[in-house]
Amino acid sequence: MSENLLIINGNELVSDAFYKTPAFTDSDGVFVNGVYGGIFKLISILKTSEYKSMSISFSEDSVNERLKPQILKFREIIEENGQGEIAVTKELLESLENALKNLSPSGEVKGASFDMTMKVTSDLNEVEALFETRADRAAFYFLTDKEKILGLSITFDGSNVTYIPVENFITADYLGKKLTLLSEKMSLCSFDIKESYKYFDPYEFVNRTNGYKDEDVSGNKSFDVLIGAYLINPLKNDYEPWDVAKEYLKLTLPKRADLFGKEPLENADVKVLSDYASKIAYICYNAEPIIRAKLVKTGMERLMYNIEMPLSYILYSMEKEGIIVKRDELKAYGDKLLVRIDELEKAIYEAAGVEFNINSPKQLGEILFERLGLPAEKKTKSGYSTAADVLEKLAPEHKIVADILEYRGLTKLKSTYADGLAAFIADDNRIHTSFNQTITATGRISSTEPNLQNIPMRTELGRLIRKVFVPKDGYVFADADYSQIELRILAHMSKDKGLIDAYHEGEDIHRITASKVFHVPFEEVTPLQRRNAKAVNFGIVYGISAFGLSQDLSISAHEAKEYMEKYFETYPGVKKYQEDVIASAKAKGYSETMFGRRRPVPELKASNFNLRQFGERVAMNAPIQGTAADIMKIAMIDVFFKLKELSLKSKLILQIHDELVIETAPDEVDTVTKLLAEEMEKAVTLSVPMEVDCHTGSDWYEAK
DNA sequence: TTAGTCACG
DNA sequence: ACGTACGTGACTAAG
Repeated sequence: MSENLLIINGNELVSDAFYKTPAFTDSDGVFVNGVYGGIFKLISILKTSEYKSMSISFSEDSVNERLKPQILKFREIIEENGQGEIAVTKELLESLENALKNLSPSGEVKGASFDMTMKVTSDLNEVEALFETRADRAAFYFLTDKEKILGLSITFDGSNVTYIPVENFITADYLGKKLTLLSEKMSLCSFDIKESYKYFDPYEFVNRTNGYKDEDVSGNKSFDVLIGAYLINPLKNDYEPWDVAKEYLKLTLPKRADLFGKEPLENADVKVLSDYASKIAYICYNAEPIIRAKLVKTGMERLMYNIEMPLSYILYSMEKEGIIVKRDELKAYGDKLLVRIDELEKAIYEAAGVEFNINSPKQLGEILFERLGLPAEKKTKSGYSTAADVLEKLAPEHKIVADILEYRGLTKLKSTYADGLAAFIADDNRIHTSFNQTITATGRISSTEPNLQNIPMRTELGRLIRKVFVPKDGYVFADADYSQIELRILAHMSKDKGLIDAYHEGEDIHRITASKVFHVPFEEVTPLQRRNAKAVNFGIVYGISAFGLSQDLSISAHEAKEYMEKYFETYPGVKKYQEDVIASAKAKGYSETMFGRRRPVPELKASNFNLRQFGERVAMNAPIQGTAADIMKIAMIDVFFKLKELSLKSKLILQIHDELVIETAPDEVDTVTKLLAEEMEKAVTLSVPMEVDCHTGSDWYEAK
């Protein structure tokens, strides 16, 4: 047998393609997606390898009825070229490619479950005419892969979709400009619209200079189907267009990964690409009114149009700006860590009497608790817990444990920050993070690749990393953060008189709380009392449990319970509020923020006690954390458009939940710091003052 | 992929 | 009698 013989199971080839290729029919209305995909795959195999001949087998048994005609059709096409072993010739390839074309001679493809007619055009006149279409709204989708753009799909009526490949005169820039112009005439909708702002600049924001306003929504507004679906259900992770299709349009479709796998989209057939992109535009157009109606019904329409949509535009801008990171200094920092890491490694091996992987919790647990016989707290499913809180108890007595803790801290800094961040520094010497708007259950944004919202702060050594984050030449950072925003929100939402009054006194809130809880004069509060009061304040925000508090303070659960009781005596409104929130969440199935953002809490209905308890904590925490997120988003809108109104060079570049960072031009420092603190403070008016701390510095370390 | 750990608010 | 603080993301080990 020749090594150059390709042997393929025809049934499998077609079947695989059938499930991976979106369903479509030929001009006779017969489904041919499996045939098409099978032939396509075969051609690509033959073209990218050296096979001299091929042999394709078919079997009759156990074939899916829907698949059967496609396998027969596929077999016909193959056998037109011969039977058994077929020589791989130029003629064979031509014949197969011809067959591929004949499967959809008109270039128009009728969707199976989609009531959609798709057209692919690269004709400049046709494209020009298309963008002259008059309609109330349109839905579009930029098909991209990494940085590369492949095409644009667009529909003005939700049934006729045009796909325009990016080629020749039709550039991404050209399509973007067309879309920008279109946004003046109608509202535009897409999926994950933030990714489109690279190409177009919606009219709604181009000349906007006013900040947040809780106004009625009207006009040519942008709409993001992904964000809408997220607001309605913030618990679901990984929304893809197909999830929206299934949930709102009852359409079942393959996902991007099933369609293309890890292959670059460039390599895929234009027919599959256009079908994919067009279906997303179709889904967006048809899902938009359904999602919008749901947002109206749930009271989240304004949240959508007045907060989330402008925010996505701002997040895009922040990602694009990025932040400069000094490559060499980061490297030097990492090298410095390495010296100490090596020392510690040696000392740990020495003390253990054996070399092992310190980073393996499994190995470390065995060394510490078996070989060295240290007192163990068996805590995890798979063995001993070696978490920091466990090791800290042993560290004073055992040098090896102290060394391990230090080693852990240093390797964390090295791998995640020194080495980890370096990998993200782009050619412009900046790190461009991704701000994700549709991840968290509470409404916060998150940051990935890299995460710039968890840069070290609490230890001095870690904090030093912030020195490598710098503004551009001559500029400075202005950094402003809300002081105890969550506790202030609790004061406002609970309407507790004591807590509200405490904030109006303008003194240290934890000290006031300690004074009231422990019945001692303000001046006589001990540091320990203050620390305890602070922990309780935090605990309250998290949806307190006596056990959690006891862990945090390393006290007994009994003592923790006493603290809580005293706290609730001091601030009875807080207790009442928390009870009300839980009762409301139980009745409605969700809890909500001041701005109507909802968090479903299905755990409240659980039969499992622990899960139900978790549900109660979540129900208490979500309105606090979520309202803080809402307020920060409003502040960002105010700050961003104020910078724009004043035509300032300074740019908003980072958000860290309660903190904003602006890369500030030297001649704008006074304006920006004033504006930043002001806009953040007046983003919302509560029954307690909003306090903002603002600093400037020539790096992020200094500006905090 | 999952578990464990740890960085942040 | 149970076993827990709220919300994230990145890295490493190990199946």
